[in-house]
Amino acid sequence: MKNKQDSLYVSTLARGLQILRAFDESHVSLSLTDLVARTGLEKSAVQRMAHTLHLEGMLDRDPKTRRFRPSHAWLELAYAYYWSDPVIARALPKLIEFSHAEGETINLAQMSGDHIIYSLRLPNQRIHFAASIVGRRLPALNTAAGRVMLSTRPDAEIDEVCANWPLVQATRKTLTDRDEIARSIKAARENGYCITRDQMLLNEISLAAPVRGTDGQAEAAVQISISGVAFDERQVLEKFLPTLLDTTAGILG
Amino acid sequence: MKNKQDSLYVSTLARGLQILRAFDESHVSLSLTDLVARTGLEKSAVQRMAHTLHLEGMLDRDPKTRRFRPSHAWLELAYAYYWSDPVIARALPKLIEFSHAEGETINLAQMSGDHIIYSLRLPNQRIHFAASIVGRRLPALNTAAGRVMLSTRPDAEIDEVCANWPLVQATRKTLTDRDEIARSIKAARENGYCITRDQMLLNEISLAAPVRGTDGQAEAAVQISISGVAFDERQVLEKFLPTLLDTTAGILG
DNA sequence: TTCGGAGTTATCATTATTTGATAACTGTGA
DNA sequence: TCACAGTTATCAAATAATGATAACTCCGAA
Repeated sequence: MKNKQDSLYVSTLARGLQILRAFDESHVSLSLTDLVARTGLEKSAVQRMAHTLHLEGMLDRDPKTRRFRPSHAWLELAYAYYWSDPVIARALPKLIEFSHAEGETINLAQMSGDHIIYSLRLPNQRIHFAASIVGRRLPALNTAAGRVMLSTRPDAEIDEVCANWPLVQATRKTLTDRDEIARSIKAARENGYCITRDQMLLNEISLAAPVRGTDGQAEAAVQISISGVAFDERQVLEKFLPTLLDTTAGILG
Repeated sequence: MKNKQDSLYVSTLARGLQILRAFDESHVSLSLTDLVARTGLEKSAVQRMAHTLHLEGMLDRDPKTRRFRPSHAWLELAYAYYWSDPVIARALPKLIEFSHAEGETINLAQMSGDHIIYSLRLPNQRIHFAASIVGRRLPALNTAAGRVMLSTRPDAEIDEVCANWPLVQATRKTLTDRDEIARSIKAARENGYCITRDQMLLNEISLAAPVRGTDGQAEAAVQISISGVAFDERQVLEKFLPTLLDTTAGILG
């Protein structure tokens, strides 16, 4: 980040990006002084960067409160992303079919460093907001989708990431024993799927299967969220696993 | 863009943004020389900006071809946008209900300058890719959603934008007569909805109704796309208008 | 295998641009 | 009415970006 001696690194641009990244789910609108606090930049720098981003259409500004907000341009960037990632176009029609068949919430997840990111979401019943919108990141080891994608990698790599990648304790039942997670990943390799319960949210069952690239490694995972009140894990497998595997197999084409 | 005498304008940041905006649906990956051609920047500037954006995680780079691509960070920005816009959270559960009830493709659209932008999409059957993903922009005057949002504005403004805003001729049946569009908008005000056919795509019927803010002006529009092969306009109104109006009314809460 | 050339990476002197400090302004609540 | 927190404007100093150019890589053709 703080790359010194890199003569090609343009720190002014990096500072501007810091402003954009200051916005997140708990910082939905920020004043100049908020931005100063969140970025650690000079007051003058923040003033200039925010002003420029506003003129360039990247930030909206409430004329009353003078606070900045993400603009529609942020969605246009997502649009460009969707076109650029070939997995998306291949997966989307299959996900729609799947969603239609099951009437449950279907997601496409991808690896993004040591997290997964949800890149497509088809919400089908009332779940909480964060679980309905794309772009959410979660630690890969905490999630069924992350584990099933890791399961397509060599053993050595699995042990390595299980030892080092971040974990969060999202619920009191979240699994944080790294050895057990490693075992869960290796079991996923045998099974071709991964199922979890109560990991990010209580009473949520999550079932995921990998979308394999030509080299056999996972490019993505299709994941389905089911209420743990209505079903137990065995029922979920019986009811949803076959269509899930059909879906992921179909995406390979 | 070419801002002179604005001492707060940081042109270096603006140049970096130009790199990001060079990517779109027909430019999904770009080499350095592509970027030079598309942005008109100096070769050296492009080299530095792209390098910085790569280090900052905003661009991925294919190690083989050396081409740049949008990164997952672009979806994270969309995530932040979704949290920041209060209409989204209010509309989403209602859209899910609506989508569930009708089994058709439902969208939330918002005004963005003289275009509309789709901010939520619940695709429910196979439609073309561009119509399934968020962030797409279309000239407001060409669309049912745009017209119905404009219909909540004063007459003077409607006449003004009808005279000046951009139009595209997307199909041979696209309406390009500006007076007729103005009449269509005023009719939408009387009706509380707008219906179009063959405007952006042949055999597509589009029905939209406004989501009104406290001042009565539209904050957004809910729009539904229906096959013009299976239904005619009268049938569409009969079948979908009541639930559409329920949906938009419900979002006001 | 060598060669040519397009495209990418690296270097550097020059100075235009950004910088950060500070002053002036604005509006809101006491 | 005042005080103050937050926002906007100004400016001299020099850092950090610039653009020209050179060196390097890689790929395909001969």
